[in-house]
Amino acid sequence: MNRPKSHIERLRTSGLRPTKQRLSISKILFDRKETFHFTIDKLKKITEKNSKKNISLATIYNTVHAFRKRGYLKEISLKGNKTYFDTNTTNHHHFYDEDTSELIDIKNENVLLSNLPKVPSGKKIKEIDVTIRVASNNQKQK
Amino acid sequence: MNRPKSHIERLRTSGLRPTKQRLSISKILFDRKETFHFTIDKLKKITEKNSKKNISLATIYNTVHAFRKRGYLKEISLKGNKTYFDTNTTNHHHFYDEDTSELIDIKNENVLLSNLPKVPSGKKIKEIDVTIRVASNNQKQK
DNA sequence: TTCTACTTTAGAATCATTATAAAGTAGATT
DNA sequence: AATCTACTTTATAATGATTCTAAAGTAGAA
Repeated sequence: MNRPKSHIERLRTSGLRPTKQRLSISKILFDRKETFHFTIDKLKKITEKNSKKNISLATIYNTVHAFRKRGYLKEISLKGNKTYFDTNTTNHHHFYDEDTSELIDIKNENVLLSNLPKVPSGKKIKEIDVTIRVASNNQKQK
Repeated sequence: MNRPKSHIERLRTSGLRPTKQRLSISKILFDRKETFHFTIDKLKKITEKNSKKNISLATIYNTVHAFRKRGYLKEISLKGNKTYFDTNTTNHHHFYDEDTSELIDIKNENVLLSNLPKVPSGKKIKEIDVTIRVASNNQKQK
């Protein structure tokens, strides 16, 4: 039975002191029922709405990357320049909606991969990413 | 029987006049037996070795994107900030070697996907990207 | 309360990519 | 072959995301 981690515990285990700014970020990210997909930009905007005194961009980057290194966040592979993060750190995959730029989780067991070729010699599989890009039909190409 | 496209033909159909610079880029990309995976940076370096007079970065970007829009190149989804392109435009997938930053093609028929969930309503699948990240065991994390 | 190492922050630096506008060129027309 | 015009190339500036820096601030142990 996994008790949910406290924000302080999550920060400590990420090698970070629990400061006001970091607690605020941790709450935004993890006090949720649903998986949260976000870009740094989106997270910044939320912090701005959350309080009068802004958290600097540098602190947001630092905190998010400390969580990622510790495995509390997953970075997502996507075409283009934006980096996405995901609070769902289990093995799973994504729909990427090109119309809205939103990600939707796909459970791991809803993608069966078979017939995979052998990996290059001396190498081990670190992760398999499956991204299913979807869009409406009436869609202009970039 | 598909006759290989001439460089001039490829440029014309991409809406580009065949200039010295563009022909040079087209030759680097398509006069190959094997699939070519590259970043803009890598392509720039090759053009620099190929001749004394350099091709400007802007021309390289423009030409590559014209080829991509026309479907002669495929853009590849990867974690991180670098954008990769691929001269193999058929449906296929990739190993990504984290040690060397190299891509290796996986034939489409070597990845069988099943049990896929239904796509969000009103949306159509545009593409499925499968990336298998591999590395040696003794691997430091970023 | 003090002290020190860790933090926050604004702004600078960096890196990839795109935009700009002046000088050059392809190729159709004379 | 000379001319003309739209398309190109190029250096450089602009942009956007991310990382770095160094000065001012703070957590938490002593």
